[in-house]
Amino acid sequence: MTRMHKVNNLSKNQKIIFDLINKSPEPLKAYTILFNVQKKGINAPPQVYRALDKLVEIGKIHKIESKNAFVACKSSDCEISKATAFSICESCEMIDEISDSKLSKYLSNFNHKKGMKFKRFNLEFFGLCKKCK
Amino acid sequence: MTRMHKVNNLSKNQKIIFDLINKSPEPLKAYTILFNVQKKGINAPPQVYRALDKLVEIGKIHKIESKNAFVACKSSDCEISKATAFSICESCEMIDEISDSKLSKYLSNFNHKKGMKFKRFNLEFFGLCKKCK
DNA sequence: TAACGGTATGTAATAATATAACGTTTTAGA
DNA sequence: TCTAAAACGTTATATTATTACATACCGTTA
Ligand SMILES: [Zn+2]
Ligand SMILES: [Zn+2]
Ligand SMILES: [Zn+2]
Ligand SMILES: [Zn+2]
Repeated sequence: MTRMHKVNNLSKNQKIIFDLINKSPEPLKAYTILFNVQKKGINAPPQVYRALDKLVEIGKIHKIESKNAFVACKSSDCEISKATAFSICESCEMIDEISDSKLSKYLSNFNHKKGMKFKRFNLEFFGLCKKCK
Repeated sequence: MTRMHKVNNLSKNQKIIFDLINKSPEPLKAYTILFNVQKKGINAPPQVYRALDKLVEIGKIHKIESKNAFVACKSSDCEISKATAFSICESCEMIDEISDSKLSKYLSNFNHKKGMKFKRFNLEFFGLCKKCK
């Protein structure tokens, strides 16, 4: 079998899957990804989920929890996914990553009364986008 | 078949499922709920999911998106689930609904630069609870 | 009271999402 | 070159959620 090396710190499967997500205008679901990479030799769910897990871990993509879908990170300062916020249109499903340093700071400094120290948060806003309004 | 009436505006199945969630100290998953209500004549997934959908819609319960699990609403002013926030312990999975009017106000008034008007948000904080710290 | 429409129910089948388990290969360093 | 960690390939299975359709109930109002 042919030799493979990492590009940009991503392994072969990670890169294939990241590229697909990164060039998609909309969030992609795991099985949509699977169907789209089968021509590249990725045949089974675990291959997709492993790459997704890793890409989420290193902050190259984010999971939209309410949709079970994945988007590429657009904000360069988001290497670790510890403070994520998204706006989601309930009509056209358009999703936009919110990078607002004030919001991020406000939430990162938020302390729960019950003595819990937060390491990470995820915020999802829902509404109608400009087009759908 | 026997007569059934609504109690507290909840239908029979809705009440059975709400009571189970409400008395649970931890978030419950749909199939855990299903297994626990089979003795009460609820036999199939759609019966559970329909009740869950309705209970979420009227704000009696909330879905923890990152866990696919459901908790009863603890804050009385949360009739419609349009502004939800939770703290989630990554070790023991304990989940706590955050009712903080300042936080809620701050986020409800947050406006996206790209002209989107938000109707609803969900915020999930992750960390270690007092016990697990 | 009878008819109507909206809501809820029961049931079977299936779709969609995600993980377990196991062996092999590749990679990055010591 | 040796080794351990990471990544890979594959099969099977677990978990979460929906479709589809027929039936029953409930409140309103003709
Ligand atoms: Zn990001
Ligand atoms: Zn839209
Ligand atoms: Zn609530
Ligand atoms: Zn804990």
